Amino acid sequence: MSEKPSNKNQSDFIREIIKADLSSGKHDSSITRFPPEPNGYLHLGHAKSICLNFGIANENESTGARCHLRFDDTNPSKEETEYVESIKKDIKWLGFDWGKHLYFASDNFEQLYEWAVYLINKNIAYVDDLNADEIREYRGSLTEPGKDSPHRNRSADENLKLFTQMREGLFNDGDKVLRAKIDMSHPNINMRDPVIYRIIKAHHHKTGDKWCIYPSYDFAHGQCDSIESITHSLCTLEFEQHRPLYEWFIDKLPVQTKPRQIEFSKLQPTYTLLSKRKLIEMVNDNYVDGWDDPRMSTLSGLRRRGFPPQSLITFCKSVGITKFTGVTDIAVLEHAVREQLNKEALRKMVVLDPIKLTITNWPKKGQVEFMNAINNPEDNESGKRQIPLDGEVYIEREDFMENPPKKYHRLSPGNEVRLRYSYCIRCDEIIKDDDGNVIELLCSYDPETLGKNPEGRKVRAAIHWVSVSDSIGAEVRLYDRTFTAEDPSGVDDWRECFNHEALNVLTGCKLESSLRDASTDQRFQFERKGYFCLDSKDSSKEKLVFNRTIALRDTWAKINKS
RNA sequence: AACCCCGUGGUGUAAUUGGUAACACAACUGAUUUUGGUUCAGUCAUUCAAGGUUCGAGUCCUUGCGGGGUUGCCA
Repeated sequence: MSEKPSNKNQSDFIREIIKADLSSGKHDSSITRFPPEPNGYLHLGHAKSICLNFGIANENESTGARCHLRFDDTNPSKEETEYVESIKKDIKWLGFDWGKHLYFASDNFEQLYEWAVYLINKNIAYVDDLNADEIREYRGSLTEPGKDSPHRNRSADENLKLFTQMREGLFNDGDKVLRAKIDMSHPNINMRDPVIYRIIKAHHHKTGDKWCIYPSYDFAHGQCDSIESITHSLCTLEFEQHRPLYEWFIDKLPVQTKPRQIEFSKLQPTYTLLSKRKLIEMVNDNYVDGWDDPRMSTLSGLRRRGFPPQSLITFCKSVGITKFTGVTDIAVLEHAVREQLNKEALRKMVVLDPIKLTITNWPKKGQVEFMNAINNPEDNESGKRQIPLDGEVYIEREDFMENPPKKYHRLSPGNEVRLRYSYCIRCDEIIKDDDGNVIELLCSYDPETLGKNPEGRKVRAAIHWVSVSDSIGAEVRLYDRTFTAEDPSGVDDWRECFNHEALNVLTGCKLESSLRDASTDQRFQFERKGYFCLDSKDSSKEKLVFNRTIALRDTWAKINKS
């Protein structure tokens, strides 16, 4: 049905390197991997990495390229199965497929342990009794070299004995660690005898209680890459200074293939938070409804909000891959979403904030006339539908103004507008309640204006409407940007710039009745208002709930503001 | 301050690898429009700075300036 997402003819420095490696014969094909840690939900930033790694595999499919999904589960104290499942779901939703290549770093614990023993026997790894604070002290600082641990020169035999005892559980968390013996005065701090195994007596989601020692990221990642024959290990910039260590292990260990690590810059969209820690806080502190709240930058949140997966792929493509750490205007994403939705969304008429309008010269009360409405002007296949008009309708409260400003084209006393797909009407009278609020408009229609413009005068606006008799009620949730600061990560506490108006729940909305049969996989444009979808969690036959994915561009709002 | 990385319109990416600075978003004009949507046309940078190499430099060299990363038994 749909073809595999890939960015053919896209180029960036990583794709250039891979292309060169293929044409030089260094590799017959590329094998990449997406390596999430199962300790949280995937977000927009992960989408960039997914599009890169899986995209490269799809683009080079003819050479046998593939992309693995590998869960980096080396720290049992933070990881859970719930996250594994959500991560798989999100990748599939984006349209990517790891086939049979699903792996866990924990699959390799035995091999990694053997390699640790190998380093001990080579006398380039040792068990250290220093505690975490002492190790930090001994490491030195950015400007000063570190100094050797007093336990650095234990014999291989003693190290082996202690490491075995670590595995057997004879020590407590933090009592001992295994460290690589490299150089305590190395200018790169990662090379100052990094910890490669630590004791963590916690239940692991895959291996249960089999292990109480776990390899660190540095000791596990590159070796897992090698075990899986990964050719290009793509990661973000903060791992750049880990590369010498990555290569040190690959060099010292009897591994069969030598993967190459290449770093690229993280995605940093404006008005968006992508820090896993802060996203967890938003959930735990009940600022949002959960990981899939439509205000979240998680893929599950964006999905529930109504973002089409293709729009995220388009977005990632336009962002590109470089080593430059810049910010991406969230408007680029919003544009990709509108572009996609404009093509596929079915048009509907929905009045979000209704006010009643009666056509006083309608021939007979209750007489119904059907209007032809286009389902999607961007897609001829989508056809037309019939909408009843019977003289009593709801229109949008903001489409009427008693005292309109200069360039206001909509309804006002004595002024004429078109009811979309229907007749032109003129406002003759306003009915107000005791507090002076407008509660009803009395208008007259011109029977000569169906399908043609009136002669001798210009009607400048067409407004949407729903017949009172044809309307159904629903709750509509209006979403806006989640943060008020352009860079929420630069604010001391994200709570200070959390946009409390990012969710606006409207309850008395009036929808055209065809929306009764809406399904969760459909996307709609509520004409002149924005793109909407059914809320996958809270909507039911009895109580319809729609989410606004994104508003339509609104030139009038801009004019009005200035 | 030590080490590493990066500097091309307002923003993000391109530039056949030394040969006319291109694309997208944003913004602003204007046209079209029964969605103030869509669409269409137009405006908006001599590539951080200064030197150098060259017939020719965004691309190569030097120095300076600016931004980011790094001092977890996280990944």
